[in-house]
Amino acid sequence: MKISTKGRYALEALTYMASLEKDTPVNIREIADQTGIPLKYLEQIFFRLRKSGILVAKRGPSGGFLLNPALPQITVGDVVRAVETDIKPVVCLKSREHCESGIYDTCVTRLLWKRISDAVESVLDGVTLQSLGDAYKEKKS
Amino acid sequence: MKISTKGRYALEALTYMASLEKDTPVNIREIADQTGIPLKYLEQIFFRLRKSGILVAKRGPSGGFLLNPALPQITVGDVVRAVETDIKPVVCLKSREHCESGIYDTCVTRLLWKRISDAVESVLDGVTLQSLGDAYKEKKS
DNA sequence: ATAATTCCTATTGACAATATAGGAATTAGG
DNA sequence: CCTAATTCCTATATTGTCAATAGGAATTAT
Repeated sequence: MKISTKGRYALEALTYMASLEKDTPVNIREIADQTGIPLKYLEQIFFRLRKSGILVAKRGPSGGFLLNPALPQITVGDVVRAVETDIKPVVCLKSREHCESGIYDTCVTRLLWKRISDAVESVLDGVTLQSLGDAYKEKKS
Repeated sequence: MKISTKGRYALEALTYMASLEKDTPVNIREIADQTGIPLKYLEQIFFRLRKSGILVAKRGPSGGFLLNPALPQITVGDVVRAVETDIKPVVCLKSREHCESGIYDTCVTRLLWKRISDAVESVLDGVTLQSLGDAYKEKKS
């Protein structure tokens, strides 16, 4: 029951960005240095975050990334879903076809996994990046 | 964010056992056959479940395993904790020493993981094997 | 033009989860 | 007592996914 480093890294990097409250692009190298996340790995993560619309990129000198200003209410759930390949605790929650045992209709444990999955997503969806960034600023000051 | 097969297998096997409501030992081979879990793998899982007191074993011919009759209220949380090596979504929830980043005190994302972990465990601890066994019996009839 | 940056994919490396194997210990029943 | 059935326990192999590295293409400010 582990959160992948992709999810952790994404959130730590974005929390840092949110705390800056900048409206000009932030250099990814600066973020990597400040957070200790491997640069090239962070590039991959930001690539996904941009494709999913959470980040906006600007290339070339003095380029960088910016939290999408059109989406002021990005949640942790948005972020984790963008970078994590599988957010469900068991594959059979994705669809009937993913059930590996052929007893989909009489499976009682799946209902339990569903409750867990719902509980997790409800926490994830209830926290915004903004609030994390604010808390981070608060703690550093 | 995956539940390991150890956790799933353990729960499926025990649900099956609970549904039988037997007070004589159940052969592990029967359970493996009925659930499709690899026999030798299930042996390992049951080994842990016995060590943690959830199961009672009887060796020799007509031996087998029995849900510990002294513990009528075993929860899913008990089971998962017995077989899963790591139930926490990030290691830094275990103790300060497990923090990998050296910013334990100002880490804001850890508080989020904590909320998720608590939400998960609260579901796990709120469901008994008995209730799963009953639901299973119900569905099969 | 050049240098700084993001973009994108491929590949490698490391590690934990999964599964298999084999024999030791125990015990019921003849 | 002997045998066969079972759990007990540890070691090892296998697999798969995650994590990380690498390298060059595309873009753009100066």
